[in-house]
Amino acid sequence: MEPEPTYSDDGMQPPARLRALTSWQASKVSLLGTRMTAQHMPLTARADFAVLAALEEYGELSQADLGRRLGLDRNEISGIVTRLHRDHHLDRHVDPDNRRRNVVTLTASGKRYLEEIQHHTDTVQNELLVGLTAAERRQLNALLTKLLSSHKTQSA
Amino acid sequence: MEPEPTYSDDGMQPPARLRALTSWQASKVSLLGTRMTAQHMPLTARADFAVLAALEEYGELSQADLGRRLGLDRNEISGIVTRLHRDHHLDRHVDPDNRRRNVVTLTASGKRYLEEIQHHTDTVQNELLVGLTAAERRQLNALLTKLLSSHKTQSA
DNA sequence: GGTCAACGTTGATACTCCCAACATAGCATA
DNA sequence: TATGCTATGTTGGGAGTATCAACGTTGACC
Repeated sequence: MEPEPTYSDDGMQPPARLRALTSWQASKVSLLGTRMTAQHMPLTARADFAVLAALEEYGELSQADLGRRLGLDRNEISGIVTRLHRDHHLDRHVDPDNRRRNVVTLTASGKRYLEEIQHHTDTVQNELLVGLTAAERRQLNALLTKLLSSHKTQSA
Repeated sequence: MEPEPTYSDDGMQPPARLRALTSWQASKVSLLGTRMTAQHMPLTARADFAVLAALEEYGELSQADLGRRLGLDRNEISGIVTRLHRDHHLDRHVDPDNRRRNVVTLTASGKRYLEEIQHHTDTVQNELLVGLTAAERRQLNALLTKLLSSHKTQSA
């Protein structure tokens, strides 16, 4: 049922100048992940996941440390933490040793929420990598890790 | 000159749950590319680059075809084409064979603009991949290409 | 001729990132 | 002690991108 002329989908490739660009490829992969994620959970759950995962792995953290760990701006952390605190997924209290800091800790509810998001995340990850073998997935992860680590030292 | 306690930067890693996620890695690589790009040109030049590259490789295209080639929404293409046309980087005329379509073609000015952006883009690409060997860069490109091609067929 | 689909445009909404303030709080040195 | 600099958390504005919905125009199919 195509009233309009259809072109061969094989030829529907992006231009070579874009296919050669790592940053363009990365943005498209990221977008695919975003679209798949949106089908399983609200998009804000991705930011929640990052904060909850950091707290679960490293224990209590200040909001500034959370931002440095995750590469997110302070104002983003502020919003995410406020939302998670409202839903009782974490505790927030002023550090008595440094009263500028808000020390944030995971609650039992937050841990449950984290594992729930983890489950959906695993689904998305498998769907995203469906075309790659296990060895290729490891290679891809290693290469991206190496690329990112070569830039991690200089940006907050 | 650090009045505050400093933590070892080696330990400043994102949580393992994020490091394992391809979509998170991809978004961070994309963000790095965006930041580097912003230091060489206005960010809108990235969208311009995509449209100009498609026209240069495939010749005249309708706006809808441009959107399908580049994975961009029609309204985005509309804005980009309007901007490029305003700056005389492309011609836009109604297709006489199908008067719904706007056929877009590259001008000499547009070709020059494309090559100018290409130059900055090469710089960013090299800076982004500075930590990888030539073989690793080829591997990474091949893996991302394979990942993307396994999803290309089903989304516009 | 009527129905449906494609096209281009405009608008609204959401998410992310960046930058700039601001008030509070701690450190460092004079 | 007093001054200045930095860190922290919060709030707000702005830009770029993506999604969805409408609308009028145009073409194809029945």
